[in-house]
This record gives sequence, structure tokens and C-alpha cells, in this order.
Amino acid sequence: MPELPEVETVVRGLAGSITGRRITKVELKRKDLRFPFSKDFAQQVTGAQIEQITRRAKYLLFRLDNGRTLLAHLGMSGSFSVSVPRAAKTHDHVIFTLDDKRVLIYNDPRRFGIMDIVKTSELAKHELLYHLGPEPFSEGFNASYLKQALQSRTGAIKPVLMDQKLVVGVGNIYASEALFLAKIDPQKSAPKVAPKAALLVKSIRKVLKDAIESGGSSLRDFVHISGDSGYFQHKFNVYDREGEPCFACKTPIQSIRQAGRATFYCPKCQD
DNA sequence: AGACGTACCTGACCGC
DNA sequence: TGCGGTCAGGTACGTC
Repeated sequence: MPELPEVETVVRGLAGSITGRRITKVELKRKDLRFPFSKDFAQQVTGAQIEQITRRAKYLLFRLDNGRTLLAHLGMSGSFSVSVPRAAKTHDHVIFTLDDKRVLIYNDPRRFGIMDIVKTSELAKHELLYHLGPEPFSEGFNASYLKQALQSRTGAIKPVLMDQKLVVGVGNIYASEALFLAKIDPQKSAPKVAPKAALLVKSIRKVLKDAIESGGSSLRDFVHISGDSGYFQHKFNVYDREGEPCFACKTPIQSIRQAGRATFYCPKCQD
């Protein structure tokens, strides 16, 4: 389920629910997710207190009081839930027992997710993090930065927007949505879009912000509830709306494939 | 160096 | 009802 807004929603939910809790036990139900768990994974986490839960790109960062940070990525299908102890469900892979007797469970059918333990002081140079571009809400992600970055690319704008080196957090849904908002054809080459960098920065931020706010209301209790109902209650302008009328001009929304992914856009509004 | 395709994995859905 | 094919919110990696 996760692009930046969904990860942010999960982080906020978890932060409000389990910050300050100590992890008393860790159960790994298998030896790997996308990658094998480090051999001392459970040992590094057990007994530690969760000091703070934050987000970098689409990664969740659980800062522990032992100088380590639990790094987690939800992949395509990962989810965290907090509950009283319960029978394990299919695809529950990691169970953290907390000092208030609740459990934090990581479930992930496709297992594209990632978990790793990192020295907090070395987080920035972690192999999965060091190459990441600016956060979309940071000052570093601005019109002049984006303009220059787009000028040095050759491909179509939509796949470029999903490149986490350019800006983090934008995935397949919000790349299409941001381009609709900016009225830019997703097939247009990145350099040709460079003059509209300011508008694109604004559009990306708006799309993500609206989704966070919508996710915040529709998914408020996400970490307490099984399943992820509510996510699709967020209304998209173009994503997954092939053949349906554009909300602005009634033209049917088109679907094309770019870099192996579905792209949705309005052929009249976007050029 | 950058762009693109492929791989990873399960489950939902569609047409037959 | 079952079967095969296709698709899904991500990202690392190989290849050109």
C-alpha cells in the first residue's frame, strides 16, 4: 500500500501508539523478507526502548535507546499493526512483544519489505539510504533544484518523478496524480518539463499533502485495525480511472505503460 | 552514466 | 469450480 503518504500515516499512527515502549521479545517467523534478517537482529532489538519513530523516504525509522535504529520498508504489501496478543495470521513475519503486553506485528504477503538494524550514528550512510534524493517537503526540493535535475535527464517525466534519487516518496500513484495537477503530459521528456519545475514542486507537495491528510482521517486507526480499508477511499483524479471521465473536462482518462508501470492521464488537460 | 527491462513474491481478478 | 494469464502501491540489479 505504500507511497510516502501511506508510510507517513503509518509512522504517525505507530508514533502515537508505541513511542516509549520497550521491546521485550522478538519473534522472526522466517529467515528473510526481501533480504535475510541479520543474524543478530532479534538480539539487537530485544530489551531496547523505542525512543522515536520517524520516516525517511518510504522507510520507517524506529530509533532505539541502545544506539541502534530499526529500519523498515513496507515494499508493496507490508503493514504494521498493534494489538493485544493474538493468533498469528498468514504472512505475519515479525512479532515484537512490548512491555505493556501488546504486540507490534509486521505482515507482508509479497515479502518485498525490508528490515534492518543500523547504528543510529551511521544511518545516513546506510546502503539503502545514502543515495536518496531530497524529501519533497524539504527546502532542498525547490524549483531551481528540480529544474536543473530535469535538464540533465532524457526520459519521460513520469518515470523520472518516481526515481528516488530525484525526490523521494513519489510512487506510481502520486506521479500520475501530480502530473495531472500540473497539467503535464506524462510522456513529455524531462528537459521539456524543466521550465515548469516550480509548478511541479507545488503539485507534488499538494498531492502528497492532501493524501496524508486524507489518509490521516480515513486511516486514523490503521495500526489498531486489521486490514487496510480506507486507503482506496482516497479519491484519485486519474489513477486507476481508465475510461472514466476526467473530473475537469469529461474526456475519458487514458492508461498507458511507461517503464513497465501503468500511467494514467487526461489526454486533453495534460500536454 | 543513464535508461530500461527483469526479478523478487503472493493474491486478486478476468476470460475461458 | 478450476486454470492460466495478467496485474498490483517498490526497488535492486543486470544489461545495453
